[in-house]
Amino acid sequence: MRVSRERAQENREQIIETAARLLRKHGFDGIGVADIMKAAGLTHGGFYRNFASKDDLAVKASERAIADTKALLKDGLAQQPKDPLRTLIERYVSSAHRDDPGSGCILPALAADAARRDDPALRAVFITAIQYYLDQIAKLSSASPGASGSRHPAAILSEMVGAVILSRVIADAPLAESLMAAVVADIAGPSPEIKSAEK
Amino acid sequence: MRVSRERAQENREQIIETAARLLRKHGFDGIGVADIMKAAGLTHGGFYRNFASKDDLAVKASERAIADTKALLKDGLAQQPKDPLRTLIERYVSSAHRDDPGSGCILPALAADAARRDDPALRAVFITAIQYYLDQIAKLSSASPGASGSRHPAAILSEMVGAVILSRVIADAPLAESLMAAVVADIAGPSPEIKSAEK
DNA sequence: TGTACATCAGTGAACGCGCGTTCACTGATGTAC
DNA sequence: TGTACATCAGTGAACGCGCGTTCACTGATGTAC
Repeated sequence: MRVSRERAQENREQIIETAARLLRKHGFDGIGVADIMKAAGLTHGGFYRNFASKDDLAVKASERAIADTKALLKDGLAQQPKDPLRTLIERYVSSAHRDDPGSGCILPALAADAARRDDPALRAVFITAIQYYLDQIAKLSSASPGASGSRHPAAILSEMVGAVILSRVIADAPLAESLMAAVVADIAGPSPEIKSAEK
Repeated sequence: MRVSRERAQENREQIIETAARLLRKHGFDGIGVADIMKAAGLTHGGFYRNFASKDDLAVKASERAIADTKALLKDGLAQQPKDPLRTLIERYVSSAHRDDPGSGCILPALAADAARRDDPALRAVFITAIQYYLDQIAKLSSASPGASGSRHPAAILSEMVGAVILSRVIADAPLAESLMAAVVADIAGPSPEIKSAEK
């Protein structure tokens, strides 16, 4: 059952994309090679023609997840050109992000898992992601009229990542909503609606 | 090889204490029942006389981890009575905590793992831990002269937890040190030494 | 207090299952002429 | 352009291992008299 080179490349991309989603959702140890292949529409036997090991796929899937997130962030900011830091925070610290780790940021989804692995290649991917966010936050907060212009990007990123992780373990309890609201207000200042109501 | 009731109780405590350490270090899926029992000085066969399942142990070990952390925090604050919020932050966001998850807070160590499990008992333990920290931060920040008196406790906790997770995945790169320093300064204000040097 | 016996904490082997990985095989694709 | 053959992407069965869990057994402990 040989397949055209073009199709083979599509299959490979499909595996990586599927893995990027399922690994973020279930964790590195929470989903198996066979299940990933099945979700990608293939059988597990062909896996090792594409990847050296599951760990190898984990690295490539993490890179893909970051690339997807960058694209998503870019689109999101383009749609809401003013107060971009607020836009970022409101999208990042949200129940939508909390409830869909599979298509969210890798940092709350997998950083704790990655920290336990002795895999320099994987760590490097995460460090790249952190650097990217720090750069973005630095740019956006200097361009934003909000309250966090003077805060260090590392403080803001830590707060964002921590808020998503905590809201996920709290799940749908009201505590999660109030926690997220507090964090959004803390970073971006009171919402514009409230602000204007105060005037 | 029966053992006295007293000794049996000690063994049970030893299993829980060992599990609390190893689960925080390796994650819920990163360490097995046999290894935990071995580290506790027992064989794995006797495990199910003490616990209904590995998940059951995970709940009890998480509770123990929280109790240990509370005691540690209490002692730490008692030794440094002034500016207790700074004391908390400096101990929490530190390379010592980063490098020793086994005896640290369960939130950065296991919250992401717990969020993936469909185990209400386990989630409840984590929610209790979060509530505890929020209460403590509220108390300490109102008693502190630092810069974060007006910030919501949820914002401060998110930032603390996120900072430890990120510093762990960065590991020993300089980026981890600067991230932690930025977070400590963000929450507790510039360090007193720097402050006094400015005068 | 001493003796006989029942209890049961812990042992070590075993079970069943799922996982990462390997491999012989298939048959459509790509290439050489 | 057409034909013959080599290639190789994907298949499905199998392997080996580790894991959570079970179980028959041991022998010191706890209890009944």
